[in-house]
Amino acid sequence: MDKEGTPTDFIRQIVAADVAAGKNGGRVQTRFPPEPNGYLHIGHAKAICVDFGIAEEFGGTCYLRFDDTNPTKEDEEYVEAIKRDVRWLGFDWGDRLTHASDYFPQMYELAVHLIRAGKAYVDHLSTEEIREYRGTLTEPGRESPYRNRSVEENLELFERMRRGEFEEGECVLRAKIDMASPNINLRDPPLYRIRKVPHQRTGTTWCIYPLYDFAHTLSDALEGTTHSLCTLEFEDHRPLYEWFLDNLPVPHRPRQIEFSRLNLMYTQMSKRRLRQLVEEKHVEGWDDPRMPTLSGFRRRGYTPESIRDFIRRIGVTKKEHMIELGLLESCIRDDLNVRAERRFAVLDPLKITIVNFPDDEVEWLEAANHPSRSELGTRTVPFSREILIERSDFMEDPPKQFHRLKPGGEVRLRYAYIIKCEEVVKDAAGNVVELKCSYDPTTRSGSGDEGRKVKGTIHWVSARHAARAEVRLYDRLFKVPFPTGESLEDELNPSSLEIVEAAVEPALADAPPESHFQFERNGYFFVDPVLSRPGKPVFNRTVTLRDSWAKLEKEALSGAAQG
RNA sequence: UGGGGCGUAGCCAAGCGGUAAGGCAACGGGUUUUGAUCCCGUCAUACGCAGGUUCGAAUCCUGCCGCCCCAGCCA
Repeated sequence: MDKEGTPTDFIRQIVAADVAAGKNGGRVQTRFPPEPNGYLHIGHAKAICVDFGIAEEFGGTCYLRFDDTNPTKEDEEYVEAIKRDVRWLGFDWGDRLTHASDYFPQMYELAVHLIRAGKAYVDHLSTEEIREYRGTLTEPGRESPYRNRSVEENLELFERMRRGEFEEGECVLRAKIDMASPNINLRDPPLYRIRKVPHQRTGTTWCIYPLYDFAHTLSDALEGTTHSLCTLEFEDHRPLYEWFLDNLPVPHRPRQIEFSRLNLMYTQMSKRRLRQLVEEKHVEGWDDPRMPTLSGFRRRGYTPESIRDFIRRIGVTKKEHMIELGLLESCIRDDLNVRAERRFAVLDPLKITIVNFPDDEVEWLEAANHPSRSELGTRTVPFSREILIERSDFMEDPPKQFHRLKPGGEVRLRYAYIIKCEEVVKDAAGNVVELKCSYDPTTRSGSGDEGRKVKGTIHWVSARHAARAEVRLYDRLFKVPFPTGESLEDELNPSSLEIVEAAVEPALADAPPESHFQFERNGYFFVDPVLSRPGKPVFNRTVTLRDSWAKLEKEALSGAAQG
C-alpha cells in the first residue's frame, strides 16, 4: 500500500513491470470470467476488484466474459444476476461483454490445427479407462492404444464427433503431450467432449464442447487478454496454458497469474453449498441477507463502497488466508457511520409513565439527523406522558458500572429530559411491566440550561406516536468459525434471524426502500426492498454498533458471580 | 512417497541486503446528550526451524518442519 492507499501488491508489480518493458505494446487487458451456474459471492468480489481494478489503474480494459462451455450446468438465469452484481459493485464492462461460446468456431479450427500437427487425437477409451490410464500422483500414466492414430483418421473422427455421429462418452479429443509428466494436467488432457444438450446461446449448433483448459486459454488469447488473473488452484494448469500458447497460432500471448481466493470465517463460499442452502430452504433465497452472495449483502444493507474497501484492505497475495468477520464489519460501519441518518427505534419496549407530565400534552423536540453532519438537518420527535424505552436499559439490580436506569436512579432521555425512576411495576409473575418516572422540566435538551449531567443517555419513543415496524435482526449464518458445509444441522446458527416488532419514531413509518439508518445505540438498518410495503417498511439489521458495554457487562457479571 | 505453491503479531499485510509500514482486533487514556463516532497512546530484539554467506539477512544459499492444491469427459 502506498501513501495514497493504492494497493501495490505483487500482481500490480508484475503488470507495472510488463508495461514498463513495453510488453503487449504497453496495453493492459484483463477479464472476469464467471461461469453462469450460480450467484456471485463475496469471493467473486475479490476477483472482480482485482480484474477490473487493475485494468482501470493501468488505463486498460476488462472484459466480462461468461465461461459457458458446459451446457449441462449453466443457465441464462444467472447471467442477468451476475451482470447486475458486477454493475452494483461499481464496475463497467462497456461493450466488452463476451462469452466463451463466441469463440467456439475458432476453437474448433484450432483443435483441427493441433490434430494436423500431430498434437491431438481422438480417444475411444471410456471415462473409467482414461482414469486408469492416467496413473496416479506418484506413478506415471500409460498411453492410450488410440494415441497413435494417423492425422487423417483423427481429422475424420473429430469431424464425425462434431457431426454427432458418436454418443456422449464414446470418445473425446485429447492433446498429445506426455503421459509420464509429473504434472497430471499434462498427461494428454481431454480438450473436447460430446454433449448432446442444447446450449443456452448456440442452441444445437454444437454437440462437442471444449473443456476448461482449452476454452479458457483460447478465449484469453483470442480476445487479447494480456494478464489472465485467477486463483491458486489453477497454478498447476499454467504449464498447459502455456503449452497451448506455444503450439497454436494465436494472435496474443496472455500471461496467467494466480492469487489466493478469499476465505471468510463463519462463512461458506462453495457454490454447491450455497445452492444447497437455497434449495433446502435454510435461507429464503440467493439474496437472503444472511447469504454471502453479493445480492445477499446488498439486501442486508452493505454498500458496494464498503465491500470494495474490504477487498482493498485484505490485499492480494498467494498466501491462503482466513479473514475475520470483524474486518468486514468494520468496513461497513465506517461507511454507514458517515452516511446513515440517525433515528430512534425501540426493539424490545418497556413502558414508562412520566407521572408529572400532563396526560394531554405533546412536546415536539428537535433531534439531529447526524451527530457531525449538520447539513443533514434535523427532525422532530414527539414527547408525551407515556414513552417506551429499551427493556435492556433498565436493571433492577445492576452492577456498579451500569449507568442507565435503575430504581431511584436517573438517566437522560436523548434530546429530551432527565427522568428518575420512582416506581417499578411488576406483574403477578414478578416481571417488570412498567416504570413510573418523574421528569425534571428544567433539563430539556437545547434549552441552554440543561441542568445536571447524568452518566447515561438512552433513546426512547412516545408510546402514543410510535409506529410499529417489522425489524429483522440478522446474525451470522454459521455458528462455527470454519464451516465445512457437510453437516448443516450442526453448523448453522439457529438464531441467525430474529424477527421483532419494534416501536419506531413516526419519521420512520414511510422510510423508502433501500435507505440506510442508524437506530441509535442499536445498529445500522436497511429498508428491505423486497418485503417492505408503502407505509410498512421492514428493516434489516446490517450490522450492530460496536458495543464496549457488552464486554464490560460480561466482566461485571462474571466478577459479581465470583465475588 | 510425484508435481505445484505458501509460512512476517490473534486476523490480514508491507518489506525486494542497511537494522520490522499500515489496517482489523486487543489494551490504556481523552472528548462525547449514541457505552457509537472521533482523538491520543501501547501492542514482533522479531520474520516456521536449523545451519551457512556477509561488516550487516525477514530479504541470498543449504537442509529440515508445517500447511494448501492436483489423479472430472467440472470450472
